[in-house]
Amino acid sequence: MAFDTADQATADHATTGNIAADRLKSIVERIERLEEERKALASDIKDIYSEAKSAGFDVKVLRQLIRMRKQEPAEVEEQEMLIDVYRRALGMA
Amino acid sequence: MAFDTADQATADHATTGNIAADRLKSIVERIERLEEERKALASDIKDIYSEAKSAGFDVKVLRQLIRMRKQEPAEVEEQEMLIDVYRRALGMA
Amino acid sequence: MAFDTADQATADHATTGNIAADRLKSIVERIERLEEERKALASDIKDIYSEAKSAGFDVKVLRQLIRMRKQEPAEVEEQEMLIDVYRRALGMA
Amino acid sequence: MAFDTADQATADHATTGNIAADRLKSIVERIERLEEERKALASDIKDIYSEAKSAGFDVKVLRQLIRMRKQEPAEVEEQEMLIDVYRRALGMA
DNA sequence: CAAGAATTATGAACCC
DNA sequence: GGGTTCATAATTCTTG
Repeated sequence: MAFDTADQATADHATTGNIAADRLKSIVERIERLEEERKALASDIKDIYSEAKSAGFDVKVLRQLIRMRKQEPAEVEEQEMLIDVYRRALGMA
Repeated sequence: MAFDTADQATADHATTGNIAADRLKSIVERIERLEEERKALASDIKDIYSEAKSAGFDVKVLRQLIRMRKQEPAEVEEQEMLIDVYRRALGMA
Repeated sequence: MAFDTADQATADHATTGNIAADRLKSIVERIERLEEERKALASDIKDIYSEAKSAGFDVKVLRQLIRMRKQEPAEVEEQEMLIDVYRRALGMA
Repeated sequence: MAFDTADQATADHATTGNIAADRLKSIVERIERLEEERKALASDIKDIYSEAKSAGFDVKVLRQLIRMRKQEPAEVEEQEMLIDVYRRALGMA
């Protein structure tokens, strides 16, 4: 460590420094590992969308559908109603 | 179009419709399952950041650190690609 | 809610509705106008890239060059920020 | 220039080099200028969305509306129909 | 037209 | 809790 000479360093300083460095290393490694897994899952999801496309489904619509399923039905209803209101306000059929 | 909506559909159409509907269900369910897992991982990552914060680390720095570790290989690659393509653009290979 | 849809609305409601509808129209029209201009600019940029290609330049290199000219200041800034925040994280200021 | 010694260089090489360099410079500058303008417009658009939000409009719905106005009505119809079909296939009301 | 990059939009997190 | 920045998702555009 840069600020400790061998004989002047207290046990405490050395220990604290090492502990912090080890802790940091552990944190970074765990996060990076989980991010790898996340990335793998994202890739799997992408593959399924490709499969869906090949099977003739409209991917854009599929995404919208899945987004809707995450929302409360009331929320979906509310948004659809609002779109409608705005459309009429602009004279869009 | 992936499936049929007419209720007067012939047996063939209906069958096709069912097959497509089953396929769609399968696709949606698999995607939703993977997204759940993704969400769980995101939550785990968040927990580690919280832990890091409690341990006295600066979360913003940590994030940037991890981002930079990710980018470094990409940047090296990018530079090499650029040099390569410059050569070609200048007719040096 | 921004405006009213009931056709039995009182004069007040109706007025509010009209005002809101006019406001909405104004907003939408202004946004669409600006988006048109944006699109025109994008088209102009595309033309210049075509011209560059015709003149024998490698468009991919060109794009990367321009990207890098944009990023450089941001990167410098980012580095400075990181150093700064590291200092704080390490209790050096 | 790296590959020309002063006395061996032909006038042609030098000229070609200058012309190319000037041309490149012109191209880069024009593109960067147009991109600046584009950026300014993007900022203006953002401001209008802010204004809309302050006026009580739902920005997300507003964006969707503007997206729809860019499409052909038939296309909009088609997508809405498709969503509906998928929803029913999944038993979503 | 399919793959991949780049832009844009949405959603989450943090600070005030 | 509101608003602003940051991170992720999604669409659009480009290129092979």
